[in-house]
Amino acid sequence: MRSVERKTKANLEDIARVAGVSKMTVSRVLRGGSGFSDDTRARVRRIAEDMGYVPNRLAAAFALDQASTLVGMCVPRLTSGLFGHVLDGVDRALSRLGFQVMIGSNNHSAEEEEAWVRQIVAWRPSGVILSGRNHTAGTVDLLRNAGMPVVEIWELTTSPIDMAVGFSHFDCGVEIGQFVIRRGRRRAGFVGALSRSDVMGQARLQGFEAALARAGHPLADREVLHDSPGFYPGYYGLETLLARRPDLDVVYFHNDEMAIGGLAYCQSRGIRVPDDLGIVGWGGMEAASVLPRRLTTTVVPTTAIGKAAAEALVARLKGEPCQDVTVVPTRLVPGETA
Amino acid sequence: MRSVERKTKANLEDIARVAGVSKMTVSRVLRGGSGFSDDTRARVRRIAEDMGYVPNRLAAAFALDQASTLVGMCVPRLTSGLFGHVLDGVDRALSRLGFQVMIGSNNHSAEEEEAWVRQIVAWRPSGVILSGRNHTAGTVDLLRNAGMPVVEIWELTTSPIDMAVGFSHFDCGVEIGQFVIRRGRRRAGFVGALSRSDVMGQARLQGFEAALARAGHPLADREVLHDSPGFYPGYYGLETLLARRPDLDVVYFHNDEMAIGGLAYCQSRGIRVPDDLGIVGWGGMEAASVLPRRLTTTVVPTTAIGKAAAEALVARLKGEPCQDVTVVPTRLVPGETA
DNA sequence: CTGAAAGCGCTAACAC
DNA sequence: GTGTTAGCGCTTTCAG
Repeated sequence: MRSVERKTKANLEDIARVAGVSKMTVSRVLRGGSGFSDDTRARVRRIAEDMGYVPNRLAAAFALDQASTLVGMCVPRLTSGLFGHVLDGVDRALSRLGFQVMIGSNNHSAEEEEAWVRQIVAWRPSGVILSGRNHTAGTVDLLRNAGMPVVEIWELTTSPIDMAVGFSHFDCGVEIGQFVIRRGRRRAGFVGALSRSDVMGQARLQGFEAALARAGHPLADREVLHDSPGFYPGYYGLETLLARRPDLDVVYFHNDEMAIGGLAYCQSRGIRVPDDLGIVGWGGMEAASVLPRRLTTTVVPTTAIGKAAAEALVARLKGEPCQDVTVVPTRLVPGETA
Repeated sequence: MRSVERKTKANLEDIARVAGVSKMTVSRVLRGGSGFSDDTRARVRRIAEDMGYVPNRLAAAFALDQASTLVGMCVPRLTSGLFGHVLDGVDRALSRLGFQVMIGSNNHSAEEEEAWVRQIVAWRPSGVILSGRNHTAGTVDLLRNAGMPVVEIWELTTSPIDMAVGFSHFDCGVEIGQFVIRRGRRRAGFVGALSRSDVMGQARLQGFEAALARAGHPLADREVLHDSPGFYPGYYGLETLLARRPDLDVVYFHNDEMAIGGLAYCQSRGIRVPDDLGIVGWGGMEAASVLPRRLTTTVVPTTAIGKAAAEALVARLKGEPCQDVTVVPTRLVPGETA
């Protein structure tokens, strides 16, 4: 017997005692099973309510050692508006089905992601959703070994750990590259903030460069900051880039937030957009459809990605058929800034 | 004995067997305790690693029935940029200390919040962070009964369930009301999207109204949509409002996203801001410092709120002294739109 | 239809 | 220093 009296809440046995049945009956009633009279059901339910019974999911999940209804989800940055929408899509879909989402963020660092995964798998979640396809060997091992559904979102990968929902960032870059060439731009620059190993942003840049090179007008210059891709890095990044190459006629930004910062810089310097300089973003922030001109950008179906990831995860859990790789379409919105 | 073989991963006992010690020794080694030789420690650690041992936090938390390192956090909307920053502040502070954050969202509905709380407390978390002070009696009961730290963030409350970190939304509204009066505005309107029971947005409106009334120039009209407070509701809300009251000289918006939508409407109609019409937002989105003019708004220290909430929670857990109510300062940024 | 028994993996307490 | 025991609250299994 323990000296510390820890028991403070009613448990199945307490209810059983009061109701004059076994705790198995109580368990069955409370989980909506069958095999007892309506009278028993009503009595047990009432007593549970009266006693303020709160089931202990820890004990239940532990006893089962499966189906914990916990799902882990890790994103690069929680402050990104885009990931907020993805998270929302995931949470809506999963909470409706009785799952709980445990979040994490990794600053675009595969090592931080591994540390997070190590913590999370110890909770025996039903599944895990990761962002990107850049994972450490340790992460992959841990996850494969755990044998749970894993969905990699955001960036497409031909060989997912388990499943993937996303699109090709490289192709986004290619599409924008071709677009600016069609618009007659010939001296393109890039402003990014590729914090740590943000391979997705890098893939867009590579796609952009590839398309430009193929068209015979390779990327003129780039300015890559070691910072978070926000408004001010966009502003100052463009300032720096134009100081080196005042002749640029279009600049592709790492994302919309940075592009908006770039627009602000143009505004402050009297640079006319898109006449003097074209500005292109990426992501499709709602606020990017803002004055004075609608931003030229790639719109990503964030909520749909989250929803699809959640659905793939659940389908796999249920043993339903589901495709390993789900491609979601992005959309180039021409806007008025390029 | 069970027929289904469920055991797939190594547990303490497996390691103990291989290492030739008891599982208590393994437990102690792996948790960094003391009371064994360096040799034993090294051997146990190596074997655990070799066997790919993943501790079962479910079992540990269950055995302890305390200190689960799980923390629940519920926000009104995951898609709000502001809450993304709050979440980030919470997650950074807590994950550093070994906690896992379980998220939820409630659409500004106290009932949805209660449903979430009911799920979460069953996991016996170390604590819970809620947004706002509008909770059902059931939520309060559940939480008080669970006897765990609870932090209410975002809106100040004089009688928190347990602790609170925030500021007064009413005062934000008052401050803006006084500001527009000082700027000579006399016919003020309000455009909001008070989905469900968004009492915080309502409090700002009430403060705004109170300040205007006190100055002798009561609120002229308001347009409140039943929608999410985003860019487009701001755009169309202003259109509707101005159709009724073209003489308005300033409009206070529910938040920055809506205000930016309002700015876009003005832009599209050739309404000069701030000359013809003043526009005021709330929140302090980074993108609100965008062209062509910096938005007049109230900046909220979102990340600091999350950090403070996490710290208060942990302080209480450790039994350290901590204040029940923490006031964080908001800041009116005059901007150039009002 | 209902109950009793066993066990999930871990840790606190105490014995050696 | 190390091992033994008991138990956390629940659910599956199987006997009645």
